[in-house]
Amino acid sequence: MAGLSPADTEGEEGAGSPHGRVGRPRDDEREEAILDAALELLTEIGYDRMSIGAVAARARASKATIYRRWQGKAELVAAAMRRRVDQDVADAPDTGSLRGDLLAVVELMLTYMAGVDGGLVSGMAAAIRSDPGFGRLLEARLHEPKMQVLSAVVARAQARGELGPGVDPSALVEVGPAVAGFRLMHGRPLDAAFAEHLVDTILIPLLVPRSR
Amino acid sequence: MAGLSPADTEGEEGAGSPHGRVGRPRDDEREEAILDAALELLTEIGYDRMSIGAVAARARASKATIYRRWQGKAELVAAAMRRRVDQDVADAPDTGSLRGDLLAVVELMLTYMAGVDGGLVSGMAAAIRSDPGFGRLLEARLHEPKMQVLSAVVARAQARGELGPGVDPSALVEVGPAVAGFRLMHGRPLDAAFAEHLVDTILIPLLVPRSR
Amino acid sequence: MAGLSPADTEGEEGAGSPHGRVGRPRDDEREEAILDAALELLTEIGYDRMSIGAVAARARASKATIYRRWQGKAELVAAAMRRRVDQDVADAPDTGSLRGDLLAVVELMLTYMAGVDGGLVSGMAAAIRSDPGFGRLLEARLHEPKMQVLSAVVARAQARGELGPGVDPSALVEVGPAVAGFRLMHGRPLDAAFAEHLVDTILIPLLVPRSR
Amino acid sequence: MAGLSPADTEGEEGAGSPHGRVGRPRDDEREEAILDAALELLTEIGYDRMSIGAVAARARASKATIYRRWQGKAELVAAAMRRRVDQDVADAPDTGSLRGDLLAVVELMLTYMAGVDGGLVSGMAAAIRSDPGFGRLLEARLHEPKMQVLSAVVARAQARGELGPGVDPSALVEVGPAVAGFRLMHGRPLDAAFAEHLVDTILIPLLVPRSR
DNA sequence: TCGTAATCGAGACGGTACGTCCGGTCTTCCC
DNA sequence: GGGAAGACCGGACGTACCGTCTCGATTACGA
Repeated sequence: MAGLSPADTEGEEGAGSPHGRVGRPRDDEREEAILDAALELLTEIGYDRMSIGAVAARARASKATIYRRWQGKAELVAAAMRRRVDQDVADAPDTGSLRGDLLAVVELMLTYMAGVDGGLVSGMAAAIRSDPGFGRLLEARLHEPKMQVLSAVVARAQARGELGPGVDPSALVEVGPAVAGFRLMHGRPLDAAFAEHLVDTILIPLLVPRSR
Repeated sequence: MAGLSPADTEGEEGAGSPHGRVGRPRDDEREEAILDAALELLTEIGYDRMSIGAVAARARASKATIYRRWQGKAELVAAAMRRRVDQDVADAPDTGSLRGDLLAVVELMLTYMAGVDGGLVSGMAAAIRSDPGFGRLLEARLHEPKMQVLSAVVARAQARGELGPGVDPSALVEVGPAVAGFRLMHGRPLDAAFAEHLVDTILIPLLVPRSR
Repeated sequence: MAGLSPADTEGEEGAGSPHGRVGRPRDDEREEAILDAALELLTEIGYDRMSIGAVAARARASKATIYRRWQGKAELVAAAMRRRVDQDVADAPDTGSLRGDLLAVVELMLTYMAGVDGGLVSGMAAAIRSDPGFGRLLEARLHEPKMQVLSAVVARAQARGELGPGVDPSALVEVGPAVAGFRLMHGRPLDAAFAEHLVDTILIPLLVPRSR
Repeated sequence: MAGLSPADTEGEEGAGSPHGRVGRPRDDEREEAILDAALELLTEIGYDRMSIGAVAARARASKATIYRRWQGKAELVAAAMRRRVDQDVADAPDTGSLRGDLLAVVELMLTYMAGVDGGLVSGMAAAIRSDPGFGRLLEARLHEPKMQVLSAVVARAQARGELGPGVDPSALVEVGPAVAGFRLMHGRPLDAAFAEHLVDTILIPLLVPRSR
């Protein structure tokens, strides 16, 4: 597990540790300021052009303070992105139909992803490359809330009778973000037309029972 | 700044060209050697650790020769990847069933993508960021051959009676590579189990007629 | 109020100090090592073929450390030569006669200059060009010790009765190094024959009283 | 005239040479244009900052044409300076006294040298270093005309009875330019006061018979 | 209340890569 | 063949950044 900051590995630090807990403790406020600054620069100018020095300057911190906490640029970026990943889709409005619900969820997701496209994509790629566990973590963090939302959407559709029993929303979570992300990566816009296309041509066909 | 190569300013090549075609012409062989070297290094050590100097050394070129042609690292990498994009899926064996054909195609594609994962993913991200047109070009180049292959697969399935008329393979091309790419990006393997999952849970449901 | 930077608490600082002295101070030992390395390379291979990179490597320093202190090659060389200028003729043996004393001094000086001829001459020219004050400094630094030595020589000659009172040794200092330097610059050797020629034909005639 | 261009070293080029004199002959006008351009740049920006490319551009020549004639930058500069050396002191007015004649000659020489100081000094040093024979040649070329002028001055002084027979003007030629050049090199001006100082304190004492 | 041991901002340090420029050579087309 | 134009390799230039270090100045905690 490479990308963990020393603080993460401390765990229980019983009183029997070699020389107790002495000295000035770390200032958690610095950590937040640094990660905020990193995230800002990442979106503004992208991974390559972002320098540790610039992060330090923006956070009014010193480079040493950054390197005391993270191994390097990739780890810093990974940590910064982890913070951003936690706030996500969250709420799923009930629009009265499966298609309406899906459209709402998809549009929420697309809005979120479109805001990301600046420099975060390259930062993501780099962070994943430097920290193999980060990719899985990222997926897990993103996967679960989406599963909850879509499970609710599916349950409501089943209650309405739009869907039969035994429908698994996991394929939606696997396919939706992938297709949108790929499209974003290829420089095409994530607009309302694409949302409709995604819902009608891909997501709904994956849900409805097949006449076989 | 002088970053503009003469070629960039040429525009119309009529008799009225500013200063005629004089001097030693550029050596196309150098260009190829440089792009080959860049591609090799990209796969070996990845985008970040690849240096222009190393590319120049491997191609037995000088850095000036590289900078005469491309603005910087990202543009060089974009050019290098453009060359690689041309060879792709190519052939689609007739296995006697839709599922067999799709599995064959998917496994071919996954093999190809898995070979890419080394450093090319990060290079891809950087190249796309630096060259907005590159994303679309990449998609177009990759899209068409896959469409041809899958159109043939679908046509054979229709001839067999496995599929009805009016089935559009374009959704397959949109979904398959995206899901595989996303999975690769998240650090999970593109193995045979995933190929089966992709075909059975996602691709075939998208093709079969639905009881709407 | 945790976040106060040291600067906030400074209050009145000496009127001249631009911004308090913070951060790691420069390491004077590096400066010496760099100047020594520069001087070595200068004598070995001359100004043109000496590169900043080579100086850095020999001093086990980084180029940045050099450029942090000096504007460029010429300034570095000027600084390096300033150090060398301080050790000079030093001692003047009493040989019992004016001619003997002058010969001794001249031969000492010629030996020193001949050791210089390698690359220092070109370095000198470049340093003077880049740093107009350096020329005057150089002259001043070289002038004074020679004046002291030759004043002593003249005083001894006066005590012996070889010279009358009121003889000024400054012309010797003005003429001797100039003639030797010019000869060196023209590629002719500074040998014992030249030393005798210089003393007998030029220096002594400048000292002895004229029968006018 | 007899400029020692590379052409001079070709020797007799009889009809028996391997494949005769074929092709377009060299254009002497190019040579002059190149040397003029080199001299201009040398005085304007000095040896180090002068580039062969800039010389070629100013002479509307190609770098190949330069390298066809001279080995490299130092040789080019040496050749350029050789041309400038040929016009020199030239005429020696008869002012009616030894001191007046010397002052006139010295002031002429100083005017000439002061015009040189720009970049030619460093060029001189470099040229001498690269071409050991150049130093001697330079000295010889400069020596002879000065000897002629000063011999005439001395002869006139002898005719007037200001000097006795057997006075050798060679020391003047050895000392005068050296002292002036050294002073110039040290950044001090070659003004009228210095001319008087040089004549009265150094040159005349070297000429007048001494009471030995 | 003090000393100790850590943290903090600042910035010098050794390295490495950057992108530019120059020295010399070679190639293409025109004379 | 000479000449202008300019691409080519090699290598130095001066800049920027990385990750480490050394300062002096703050903090907490433990003696």
